[in-house]
Amino acid sequence: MKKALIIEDSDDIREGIVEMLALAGYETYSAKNGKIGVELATKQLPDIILCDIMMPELDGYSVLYLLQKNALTATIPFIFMTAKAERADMRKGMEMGADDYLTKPFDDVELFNAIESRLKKRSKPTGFKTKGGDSVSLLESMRAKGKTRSFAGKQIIYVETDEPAHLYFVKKGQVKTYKRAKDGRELSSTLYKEGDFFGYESLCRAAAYSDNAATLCDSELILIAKSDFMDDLLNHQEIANTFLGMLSGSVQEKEEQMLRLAYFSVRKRVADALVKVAGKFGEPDSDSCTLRISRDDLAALVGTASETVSRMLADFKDEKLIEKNGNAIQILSIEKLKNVKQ
Amino acid sequence: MKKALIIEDSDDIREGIVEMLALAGYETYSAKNGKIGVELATKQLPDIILCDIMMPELDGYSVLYLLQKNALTATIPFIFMTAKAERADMRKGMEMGADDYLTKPFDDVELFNAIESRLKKRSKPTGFKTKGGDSVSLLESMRAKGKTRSFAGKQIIYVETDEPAHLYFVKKGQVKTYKRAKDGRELSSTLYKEGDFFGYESLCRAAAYSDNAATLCDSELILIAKSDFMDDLLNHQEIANTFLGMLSGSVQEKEEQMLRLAYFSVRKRVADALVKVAGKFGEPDSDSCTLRISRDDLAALVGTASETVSRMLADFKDEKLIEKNGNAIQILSIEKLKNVKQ
DNA sequence: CGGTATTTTGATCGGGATCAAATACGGTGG
DNA sequence: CCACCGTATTTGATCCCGATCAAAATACCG
Repeated sequence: MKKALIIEDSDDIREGIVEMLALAGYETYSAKNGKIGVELATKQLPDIILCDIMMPELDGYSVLYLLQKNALTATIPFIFMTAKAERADMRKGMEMGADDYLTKPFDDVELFNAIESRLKKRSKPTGFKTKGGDSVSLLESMRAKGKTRSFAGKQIIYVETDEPAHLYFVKKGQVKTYKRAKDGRELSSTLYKEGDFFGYESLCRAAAYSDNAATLCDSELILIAKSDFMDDLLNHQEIANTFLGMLSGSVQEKEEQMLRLAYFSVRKRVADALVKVAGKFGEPDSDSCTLRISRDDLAALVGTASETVSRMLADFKDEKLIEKNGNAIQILSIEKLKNVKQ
Repeated sequence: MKKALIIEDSDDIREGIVEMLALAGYETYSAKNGKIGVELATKQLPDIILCDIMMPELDGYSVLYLLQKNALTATIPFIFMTAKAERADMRKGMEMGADDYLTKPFDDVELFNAIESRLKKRSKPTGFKTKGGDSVSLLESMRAKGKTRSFAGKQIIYVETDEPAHLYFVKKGQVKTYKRAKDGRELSSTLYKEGDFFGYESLCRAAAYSDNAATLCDSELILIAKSDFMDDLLNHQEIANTFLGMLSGSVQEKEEQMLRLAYFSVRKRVADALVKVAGKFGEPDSDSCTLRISRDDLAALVGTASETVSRMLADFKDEKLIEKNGNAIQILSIEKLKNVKQ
């Protein structure tokens, strides 16, 4: 149920509005002067505020000013209602940041419509979407603003301690992000393919990169300037939500990988890595598919030595889970790989 | 530089406004009918739109309608400018979702103020803050809406597959989140203390919990209803930014932990865990402090067996890095612990 | 077809898990 | 305040997975 706050000194008018809104299904709060109004607004954080201008104690302009200073109440839609029909008064109200201005006398329908249209303007999607849906229009905007660049395979896109300047979008190709230990061993954190964004963690933290990114094969990336991304993120709730969803998904994935690294055998982890790569880069077809990936890249994904990966692949081949065509790996049964025990 | 789009069929008026805005430092785009206006708005995504109502090709109401259907243009401030001074026309414009309504004739100052006040209303903080600053008012709001609950030590707060119903805030005490492997071994992902939020990853993903949470000692938590949190997240850019910052910080931390788990010795990981716990729960005082933490909890943090933790602690004791008072661990030199080699 | 990079296989070694037993701790009740 | 008991911690002994170094085999590319 939506909360509405009415600040109005005339008892008749105030009670009339309260009654009307209660009938329309609002939870109503009312104040007979500005001082009480500001207190109620701060405490109740209503969804909309209707406010008279000329009042004892504190006038409407002051109420609006005070509410805008407070971050919690600054974004609540604020509608002035007043007999001051003069143009200058209305302009002053709007210039101070009111969202609408109703001149008395107004009828119930006008008031109701004014409230509904301000609430509608602020209503937002209720869930998060990580894929599809709105990402089409998002992508549209990003593509418009970004510039496309081609990268060869195994080319480095950014390295730790670089200052982030772009958000990246994979237009074509494959990209990995990875961290490097002091002794040079690498651990891949995530794989990205056509249609994925990457590089946003560091942008959101406003800090230097904490990982490296490189292409796995020839790729085309769209680079979106940091400032453009920040603008979108700050002005479009939809985009902020999309990235919130992506970030929290990423957190969960990494937690699972941590558990695997801590307690699962290399055998299980190699099997999981194959399943993951197949799901990411393989055609979403039947139970089998062919992967072209170097043993080093696989080892970085698993967090082990490349020799060990070789041995595991040999085992899997003996067990007829995979087949080898040259250096490419052909998965014979994803299901059986998924069922490898820890 | 801010972009402004003027949609107006009268050449005189349009050029007058363009000139004024250009002088005021705006990048201006102009359209002489609604059709061109919508195209320009979609392509340029201006920061503000001024639009006449009566125009050939497509009238102002239709322009507003079309722009509101498109997610990318829906949030751009939209100001009607028209000679239609009649009340009903103005109400129609506002009810459709316009942000302001200027009736001709208006002077430059009025127009300029109207634009500036709409831009100001939408301007947002430009960086992310993970700590302090605005979190005071945030916490204020959360505390107001949430309910406080007491938990004994080692009590479970939520478990995997529970449906998230709350955001949690630690008012007093210590909390850990952890994942459990099939064979029962646990891996702690994060420790939380007084002043930390937790449980937001799952809320942001709108999915079941993927980890467990339990208290380490007697604690008081504030439970904020999921709906209240979502409301705030969707309506306050500031709050969305705070959680974006927290999530991306969390991603980075987990990546580092992954690298440690994959390639660092248990010795190094135990040392790191001690440093981490000291930093989190110890007084932020000198080089030494005393920790009360069970070997099982430490082992879960490191991702190893508790016996191994015991052995490492014995080693550290021999090396005079720590001391033991009963079951409590007294760190003698955090610096030396930090310098343990991988 | 040759040369180089990648992958596989072999042999060895050590870190850390595991199971079992001993010891220490902390709380309880007399 | 002390003895006692259940739990937590430490120590001991053993074993195996996976790292490492070296060398052979194979794939890939011009």
